[in-house]
Amino acid sequence: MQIAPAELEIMNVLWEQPGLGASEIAEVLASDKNWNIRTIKTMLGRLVEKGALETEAEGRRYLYRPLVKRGDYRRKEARQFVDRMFGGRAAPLVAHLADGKGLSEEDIAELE
Amino acid sequence: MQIAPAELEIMNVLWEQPGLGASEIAEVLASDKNWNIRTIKTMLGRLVEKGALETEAEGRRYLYRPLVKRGDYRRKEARQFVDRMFGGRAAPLVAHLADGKGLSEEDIAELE
DNA sequence: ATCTATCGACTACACTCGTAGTCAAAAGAG
DNA sequence: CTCTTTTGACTACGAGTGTAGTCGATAGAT
Repeated sequence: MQIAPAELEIMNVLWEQPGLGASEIAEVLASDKNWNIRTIKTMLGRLVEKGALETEAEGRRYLYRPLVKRGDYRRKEARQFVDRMFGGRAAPLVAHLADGKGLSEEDIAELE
Repeated sequence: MQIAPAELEIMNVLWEQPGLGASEIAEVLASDKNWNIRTIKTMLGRLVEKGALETEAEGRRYLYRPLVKRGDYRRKEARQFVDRMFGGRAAPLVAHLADGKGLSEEDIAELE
């Protein structure tokens, strides 16, 4: 199951705070995204269709919560990315990241 | 400039062997992809449009070669990916990879 | 000289994605 | 009770993508 970039923003909000309604999600996102509430609703609908979210009716609205675990999704995407871009070899990726800004001293320390 | 997944397969071939013609690329890909030659040509056309490839006429056909460097593209994509999926923190990504199959002992050794 | 295989150019078409409009029902304002 | 706001459902629509067909020119086969 395939989550588009913009949809991922929504997922991120719900992974942090599961069980929000559409307009609450809109509020959270309002700070850095400039999305119309309708846009958000469309994406919520698509995510439910895709099986990434489930809904629970609360009065006349829905509360949304993730069906996919963040960690699982990240793991899957990371593998896929490494396969597509680096032929499955993770080392060059890490090298690229280390080489730029991605990995700081402490990150490296943390990994050992 | 934005290279789609299927297009990337083509780029990979040309990064390995710059200066192939469409049907030669098709031959290289034939082993693991099952693409019609027309599909490949469409993607070549799009890549040229996008400025990812340049062509050199050779007789009545074209030879294709990358205008983007593989390393540059990988670097850009890696950053973008880390930003989207991990909020810019590379460490969790590396952890995910290490945790699964992506990073072997030797990879880790290599990084030190 | 003619037929055929191949090449690039252009066209097609369904599907996804980002972005949002319309509509009908319902909840709250007055 | 009537008006406005809010909500979910459905619809729209252009750009990008994956996949390939059609067409006209040409190079090679006979």
